[in-house]
Amino acid sequence: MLLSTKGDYGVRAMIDLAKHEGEGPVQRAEIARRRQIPEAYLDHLLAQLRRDGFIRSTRGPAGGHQLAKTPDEICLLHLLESLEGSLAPMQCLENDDPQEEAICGQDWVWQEIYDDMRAKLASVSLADLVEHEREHERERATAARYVI
Amino acid sequence: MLLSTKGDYGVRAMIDLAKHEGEGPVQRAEIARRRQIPEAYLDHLLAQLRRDGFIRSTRGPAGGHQLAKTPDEICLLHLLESLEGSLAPMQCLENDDPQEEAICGQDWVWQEIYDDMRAKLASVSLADLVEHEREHERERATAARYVI
DNA sequence: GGTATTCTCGACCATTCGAGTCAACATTGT
DNA sequence: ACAATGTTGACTCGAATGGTCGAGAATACC
Repeated sequence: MLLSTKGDYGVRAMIDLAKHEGEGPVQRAEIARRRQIPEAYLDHLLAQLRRDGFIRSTRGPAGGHQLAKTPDEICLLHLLESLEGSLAPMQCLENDDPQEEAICGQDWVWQEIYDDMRAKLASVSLADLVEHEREHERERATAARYVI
Repeated sequence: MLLSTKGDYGVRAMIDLAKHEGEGPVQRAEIARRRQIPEAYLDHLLAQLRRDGFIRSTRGPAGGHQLAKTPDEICLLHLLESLEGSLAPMQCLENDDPQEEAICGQDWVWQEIYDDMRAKLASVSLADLVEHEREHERERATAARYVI
């Protein structure tokens, strides 16, 4: 598994914040409930996202979290690298240790896969994820009408 | 990290067997030495490769391991899926649990990446890996001549 | 038949990582 | 003052990773 729950939950949280952009701070508890994330665990993910400048948080009553950039300025690659650290699919691509690569034998295949993967992730913005979710919701609503 | 040492070591071992095809059984100790794999650990990987029909093993003096198919009949995808189990990059792609996917929000991106990855891995054969290694060796030999 | 050689299989073990939980503390609106 | 909220670090618990080890089985060779 390349992505842990950090990358999954963290992106879910960011989608939630993007969907409620302009409505003031969104509280941890709301995000956790809507996106089915353990509240205490979400803390750590928000902390990381804050450290890397993706969100701003305010304390006190009516406090919460909001995006620090617009959704189309945030790409999935940067989000995931913030949450997960490196996304390298195998150890020998982590640092370019030529000794390790020399004996590995399949590193060149994975280097290509890694490059393609990063390119794809860089091309998807948070705005795209929100848009995709909205479309999905519309589809489900339409399907529901037919079922009724 | 998508690949553990199993996928790394196991493929190294297969490359070694492919390189010594037609020379009779290759012993565990030789593979381990040449490819820098802990000998006792290699046992488990060879066992898995045997179970899945990639190699045949013979016991006794002058015993060892050899390929059960030709190198061009074996693709990297099948090798790695034998050694690692599923290569799914995130949990919600593992089984197609529609409930999990509905809330995930980035599954569609990863589904595309996963498909591309599998296609690439399926297109690379063990013969390709050996050929690539031989080329690499020739390059290094040429470079060495210039250094001298 | 005995012995050396090699693979085979399962049990065991140490360390790290993933996924959380929790309590104490800081900040701020009312 | 106090209640609501975020912030932080310490802690836990189970599973996975990356091995090691020993008893046993097969087989070639003398």
